[in-house]
Amino acid sequence: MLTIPFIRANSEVTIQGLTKKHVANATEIVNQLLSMDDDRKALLQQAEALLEKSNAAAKEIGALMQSGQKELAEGKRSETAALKSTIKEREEAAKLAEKAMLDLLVTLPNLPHSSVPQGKTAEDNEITFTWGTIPVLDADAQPHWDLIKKYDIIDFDLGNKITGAGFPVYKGKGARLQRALINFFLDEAIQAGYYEIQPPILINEDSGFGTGQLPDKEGQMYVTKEEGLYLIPTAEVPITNLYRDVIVNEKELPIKNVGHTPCFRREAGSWGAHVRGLNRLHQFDKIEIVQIQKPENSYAALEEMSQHVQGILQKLGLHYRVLRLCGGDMGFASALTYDMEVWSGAQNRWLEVSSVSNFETFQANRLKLRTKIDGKSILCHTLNGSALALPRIVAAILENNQGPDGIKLPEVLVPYTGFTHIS
RNA sequence: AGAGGGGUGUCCGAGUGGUUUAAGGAGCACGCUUGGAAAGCGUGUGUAGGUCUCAAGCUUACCGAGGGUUCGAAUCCCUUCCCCUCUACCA
Repeated sequence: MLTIPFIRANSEVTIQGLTKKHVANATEIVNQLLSMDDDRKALLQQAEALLEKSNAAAKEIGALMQSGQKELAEGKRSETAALKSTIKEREEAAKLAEKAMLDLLVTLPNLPHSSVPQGKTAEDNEITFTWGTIPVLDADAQPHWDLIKKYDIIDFDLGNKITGAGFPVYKGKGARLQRALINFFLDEAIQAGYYEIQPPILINEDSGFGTGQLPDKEGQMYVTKEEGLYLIPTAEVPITNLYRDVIVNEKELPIKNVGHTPCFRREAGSWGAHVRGLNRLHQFDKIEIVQIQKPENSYAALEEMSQHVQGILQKLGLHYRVLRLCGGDMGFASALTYDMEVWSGAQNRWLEVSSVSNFETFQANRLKLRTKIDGKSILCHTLNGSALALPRIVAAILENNQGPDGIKLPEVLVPYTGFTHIS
């Protein structure tokens, strides 16, 4: 969430930023927001002036009662009783004005960093780096949805039976490969200085608000009926919300956390080849890295996180590229996002496997996550990234490494799997 | 899940309707004292909003959260969350 003082001091920058993110009528919205804030302040001042009067009167009555001057006290009492309804009315009006302003404010996305390219769709993203080469496969190379059947390692039919579409069952070497990847990714993160967290995978409404899933994006999350708890779409939500309503000691920054969780996404919508097999699931596993940084260090941290993810992809030997997302393709809360895409040999297309973002103060403002520098409390910067999401990595490994003697696993995974081939 | 007891500042802890402007203690910071330290003494010590060019000052709210009663609520009432003890259940 943007802050009103920022918008007030930088209204032109705000309008430009919102426009880059394709918010319609940015100018009108900013003006409306500022005038709503003026209303709020005016009502608040009225209410507080009356409150001050009434507080003073109450104190006087107290003193009169103590010294036994009952009649004077009675007189005062009826006087200030009359104030009550006006105070209540003004307070309510101020509260309503604040709510109206906040309701509008929370709908605004974060402003993009100056390096974010103009553009509307994925076509407009900027390719900043490419590593490796397209793997050379036999003419009869199969897509992963055929390979998983051939080797009987991931079963969608069983998932359909016990749950529904998009909930695969991993079996045998498929299950062991999952476990190997999870441990490998966690170990890599720990080696890079991250602290491991195992959070709950159900979260409450306040947490959903803190990282920006709520309001508005409820539809993308599963909810429990009785308690109204949400199944997390990513470990970013619980791990970042650990720091909700916290003033972090400056000495503790940066904070670097990593966690593995299952992730749940309703993703109601499209069908077809692009969402076939492991390409898009309702439940999948992901290792997420989260950083909390001082503002001046957050962009260096973003680069570091990007390098971390790339290092893993290189160890796995996967041909990948890095995209700098354009204004229209970026997430709601992000100021700058890099997507990592790996080449899928049999589908002949790029698959997004990681997204690393700097949210600057956007989440921190919602979370009330601050630190104190020189006695002043300021909002921290939050960042996160997938390091990495499993299903599409599995898809790429299966497709790119297939051969006559089965699927050859990357060397780096063998200590984790205990086998070299899936055959 | 049932019965009972709790939730107060950085921490401990007092406080059952009005000098509580949240006592007292500890911690922390600064100063005095000292050869230096400890002790001692003194001062300060939260968050958010408003007013203000800035600061100071003034002011409003905050005693788990939300609402209510009252001229006045940490204190009384209602709802809710969390913790502890016992019982039940369970991995």
